[in-house]
Amino acid sequence: MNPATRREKLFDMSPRRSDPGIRTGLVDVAARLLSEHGPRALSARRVAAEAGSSTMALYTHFGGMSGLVREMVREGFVRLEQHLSAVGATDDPVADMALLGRAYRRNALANSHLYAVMFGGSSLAGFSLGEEDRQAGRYTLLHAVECASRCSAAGRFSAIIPELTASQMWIAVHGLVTLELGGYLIDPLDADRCFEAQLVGLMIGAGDEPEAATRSVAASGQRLEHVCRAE
Amino acid sequence: MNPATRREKLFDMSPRRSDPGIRTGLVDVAARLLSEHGPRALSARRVAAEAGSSTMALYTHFGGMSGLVREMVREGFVRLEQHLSAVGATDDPVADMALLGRAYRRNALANSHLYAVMFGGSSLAGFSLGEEDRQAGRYTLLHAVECASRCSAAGRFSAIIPELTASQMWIAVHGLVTLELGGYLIDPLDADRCFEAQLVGLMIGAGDEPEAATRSVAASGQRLEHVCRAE
DNA sequence: CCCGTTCGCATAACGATGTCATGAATCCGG
DNA sequence: CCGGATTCATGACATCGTTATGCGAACGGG
Repeated sequence: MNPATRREKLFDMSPRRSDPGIRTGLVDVAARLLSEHGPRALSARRVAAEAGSSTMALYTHFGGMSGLVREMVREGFVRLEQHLSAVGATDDPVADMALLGRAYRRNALANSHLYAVMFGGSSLAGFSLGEEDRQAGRYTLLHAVECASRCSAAGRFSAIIPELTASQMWIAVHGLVTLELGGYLIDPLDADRCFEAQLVGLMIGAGDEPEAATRSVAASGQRLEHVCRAE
Repeated sequence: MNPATRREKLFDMSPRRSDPGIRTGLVDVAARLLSEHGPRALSARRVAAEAGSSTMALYTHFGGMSGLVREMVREGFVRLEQHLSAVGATDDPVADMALLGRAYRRNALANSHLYAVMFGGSSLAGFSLGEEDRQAGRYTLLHAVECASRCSAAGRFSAIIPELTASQMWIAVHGLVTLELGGYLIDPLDADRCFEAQLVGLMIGAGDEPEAATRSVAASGQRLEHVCRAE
C-alpha cells in the first residue's frame, strides 16, 4: 500500500488530535531549515530531530531525503501559483504582464533557496527534477500566455505566438532573479534598476510602443503594493 | 606561505619531469568527474583516487573540497572569457552582440554543471561564491558593454546606458541557459527557438528597428560556425 | 471484550562522506 | 651535506543517507 494513501486514511481518522501530522511537520521543518540556514543545514537527522521524530519517519513517509525535497518543491509550485493567481486582469494587459513578473520575482525572493531547486538546477540532497515537476513549472507559464493573448488582442503586442512571448518574459525574469540571488546584480546596476529596465525592454521587444510600455510598467509598480496587501 | 605560490615555485622549477603537477591533475580530474558524472560524483576520495594521490594532497593544495571547486570556478571564468574574446568586432555591432550571446550560451552548454556553480547558485560541496568570484563573473559583462556602446554609436540602439543594455542581454541569455539546462524548454518552444526570438526581442527592446534586428541576428547565426571553427 | 495482524516509528548499525592529526619521505637553502 | 620546511600517505573522527530489526499502538474479526 502506498504510504501516501496510508497517511490519507490516518489523517481522515485522526488518531491523535494533538498530533498535527508528522508528515506535514517534517515538510514544514525542512522548509524552515532550508530557508533560514541554507541547503547545508538540510540533513535527515536534523530535520527529524527538530520535528520531534526519528529519521525513520522520514523514510516511511517520503522514501528518503530526495522525496522530502520533492514534497517541498511541490509546495513551492503551488505557492508560486498562488502568487501569480493573485494578479488579476485589468483593462491594461501590459501592466498585468509586468505585474505577473513582479509577483514571480517576489515569490522567488521570498523562498530563494527553494526557488534555486525548482528552477535553478540546484541539486539538493541528491534530488533532481522529474518530468512532472518540470511540467508543474511550465504550468505557471499559462498565466503569462493568457496575458500575452490579451496584450495582442488589445493591439499592444505585435507578436503572433503568445506562448513564445510568455516564454521570453519567463526567461528574462528568471534570469534576473537567479543572478540577483547569486549576488551578481549590485550597486550601479542593482537588481531593482535592472528589473524595471527589463520589464520595459520586454514589452517593447514584444511590440508595444516605448511610451506606452513605460507608462504601463510604472502603473504596475504602483499596483504592486495593492496586490501584496491582498495576500 | 600560500599554497598557490608554493605550487607556483614548484611548477617553475619542475622537480619531476614525469609529474605534470598534482595540483593541476586534481583540478582536471575534478572537472572531468563533474562534467561527466554530475555533482554527486565529486567526492574528495574519488577525485584523489582517480588523480593517483591521497585525499591529503587535496587539502595541502586547496584547503578542502570547496577550495577545489573554487579553482574549477576560476578556470570556468577564464574559459568563458576565451569564448567571448573569440567574438571580434565587425561593421554590424548588433550582429556582434547576438554573437556574444551565442558564444555565452555555447560555453554554458559545453560546461553545464560548472556553469550552474558559477552563475546558477548551485551549492556544490559546500562552496559558495566569494565576492572576487562574482567580480570575475561581472567582468565578462565588459564585452557586451563595449558592444552596446558600438551599437549606440552606430545609431542602432537608442538606450543611453550601455552597461544597463549589456546587463539586460546577460540576464536574458543567462535565464535562457539555466532554464534550458533545467530541462524546462521543450518541444513546441524549445531552447533554440526561444533563443532566436530572445535575441531579436532584446535588440528591438534596446531600440533597434525590427527588420534590422532580425537581419543582424540571422547574420550572426551564419557567422557562428565561423567562430566555432576558429576555436 | 480480546487477540492476531498490521502499521508507524525508534534504535542501532553500515557504508561513505569531509576533515584533520600523525608521521614518513622528500625538497631546498645554507 | 645537513636541518628546517613541505608534500603527501595512513588512519581516525564526526556526520551524512540509508536500512535491518524490533517494539508498541491501533485495527478488525471472533
